[in-house]
Amino acid sequence: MNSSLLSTLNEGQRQSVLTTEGPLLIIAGAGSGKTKMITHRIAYLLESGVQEKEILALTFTNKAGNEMSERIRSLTGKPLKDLLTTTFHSFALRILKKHIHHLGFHHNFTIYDGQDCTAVFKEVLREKEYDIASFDIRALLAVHSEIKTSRIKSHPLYTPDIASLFETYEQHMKLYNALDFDDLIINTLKLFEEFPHVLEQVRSRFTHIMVDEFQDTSAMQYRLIHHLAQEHRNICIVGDDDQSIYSWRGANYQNIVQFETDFPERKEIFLDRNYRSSNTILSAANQLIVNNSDRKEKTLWTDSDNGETIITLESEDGEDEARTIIEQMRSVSFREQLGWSSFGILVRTNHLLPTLENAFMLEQIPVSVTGGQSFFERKEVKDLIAYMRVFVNLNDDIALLRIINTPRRKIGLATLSAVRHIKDALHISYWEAIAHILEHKEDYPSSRIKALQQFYDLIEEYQSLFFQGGRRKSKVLHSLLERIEYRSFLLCEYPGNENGALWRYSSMETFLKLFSRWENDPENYENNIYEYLQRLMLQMREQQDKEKGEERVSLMTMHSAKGLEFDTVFLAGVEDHIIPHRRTIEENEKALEEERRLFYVAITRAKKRLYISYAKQRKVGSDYMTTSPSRFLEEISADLFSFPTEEEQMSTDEHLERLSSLAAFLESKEA
DNA sequence: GCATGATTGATTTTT
DNA sequence: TCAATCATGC
Repeated sequence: MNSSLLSTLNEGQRQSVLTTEGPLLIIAGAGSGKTKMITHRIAYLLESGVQEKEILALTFTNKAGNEMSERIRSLTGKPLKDLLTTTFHSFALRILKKHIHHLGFHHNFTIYDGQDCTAVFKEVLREKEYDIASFDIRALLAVHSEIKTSRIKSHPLYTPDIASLFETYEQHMKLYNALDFDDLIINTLKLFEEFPHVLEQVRSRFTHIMVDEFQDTSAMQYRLIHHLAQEHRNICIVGDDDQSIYSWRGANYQNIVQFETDFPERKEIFLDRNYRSSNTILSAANQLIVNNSDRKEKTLWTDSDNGETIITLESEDGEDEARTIIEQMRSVSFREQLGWSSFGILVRTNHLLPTLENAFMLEQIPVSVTGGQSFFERKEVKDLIAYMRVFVNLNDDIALLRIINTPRRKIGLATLSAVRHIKDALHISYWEAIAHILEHKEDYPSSRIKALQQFYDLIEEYQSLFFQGGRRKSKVLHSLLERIEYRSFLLCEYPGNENGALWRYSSMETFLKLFSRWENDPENYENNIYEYLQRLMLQMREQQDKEKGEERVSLMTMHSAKGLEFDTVFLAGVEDHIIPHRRTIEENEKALEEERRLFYVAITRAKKRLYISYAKQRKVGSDYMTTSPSRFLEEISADLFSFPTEEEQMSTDEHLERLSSLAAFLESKEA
């Protein structure tokens, strides 16, 4: 590395880069130049003679991993084909593909996402003749996840009855040759702990390990890297306990404490200088986060000017909020000559996204939405993926259930329950049960046989075409779509909305284009269709590459904004019961602290301007609910705020008072 | 009896 | 916006 590159780093960053041997703990506050430090550190490792393939850099999302290797590539000017920057789950996938046969799975396993797992559990309930509606399936799956990853030992919801249901659930998963996200980590750990030669093989390859976003790793993920690093001890973890926002998913920032115990000889570096935000924004963030009790004490500082005050926007309801934000954004964009990509809008929950997105579309402002429903989660795209999944694994019951009557082919509830009956009795998959029925035609009405036979033949025919298709599988899928007349099916499904149906069809075509691009990329010639599907399942929710060239406003959840920054940030829906979310208010102080960290993350995304917006009422289902501004706003001193009208300077208290008197007035008017 | 169409209800955050 | 439940038509 030439010295001019090193000289762009501050002292903490430089120490982080130069400390290449032995354990290293870096606490990197928001906006402290963390990514720059990490990329420089890896470039420096390479320059010091460490081989590409000996470095393992674990990131939080696949996208972050790709960006990181891209940046290191441009820093070093090398292709870096063997440098592994990846997520824990993708890393686990690589190991399982090679070694999972030790655990009784086939290497072509299917990965199930949350939706698939819900469907599996519903199948179990159905099989055992429970009333599905009386179960809170999401909650039960969450508890089961906590149990099986040893985060808890017991739970009031996890009665012996429920536990036995989940035993059946796991049996089904095995029958389907399917793994959920937890299984990826659990099974890799199992391999490491029960098959020493597997661990040895992986351990000897990676001599230098880095973990980014360490505050959001789970205890099991930590064990994974602990196994890899405990011998050579060249492990560098980078995190910020104040930005831990995934504890509900098993993230455990106590891992930092565990690391300190496991690696007592570690060096520690604090990056506490913030380069991102104005002094005003940083002060607000600092004032907010000191209210958390459970944290490493630290205060970020900056050389920046105060800059502009934080502006609060008050609207009547969600739609009015969208209009207000657009109005403000237009005026800032015009005044400061900023392109649309300088703006980010962050919300707490996914369902706040569509209202905003629609308003932007109406105003013809280009917007790119992350989170919420991703492209790959669109119903019709999932249908097409389900066909692929069935071709690849006929025992994938969940995918088969999805397409068995899509498009409609007269296999309804009654026919399905006949199949189910056979399946449950013989402990086989749906596909095998259908085959069984077709071998005993005489026991069933001919109409039923006809529908099932047509489906069976269709799948068999296209499955063999699919595998004969070589690298032209996308063509086979295209002809499948024509054969099953998916287009006219969509037109029937959305009567009177021809454009909507065609739009949906076009997203299938887009998917096919993406898939065909993958097939024809020489880089993937070694990868087979199984790997494509496995990777796809891990990347479903991630933002696909935006078309270059066009400036877009970014619209996303606060969670997916982690690691990003914008010149101007709008926080929308900053109301009590949204942030902090009502579920967390009911829970406990710890949950509330996580909400506060989330709000902290949101605030610290802003460089120059921060707008905080709330509405007086919000639509819940079909009617409106009166709301009040987030309690977190009271933790930030009023002199950092101003209001767009600026007719009068109000403190937050006065503002709240005015709000409630207005609400009372409106109520009396309605009465 | 069975598939399909219409209505209703409810939604934290994601690898 | 999506899925589960209830009503309708073949």
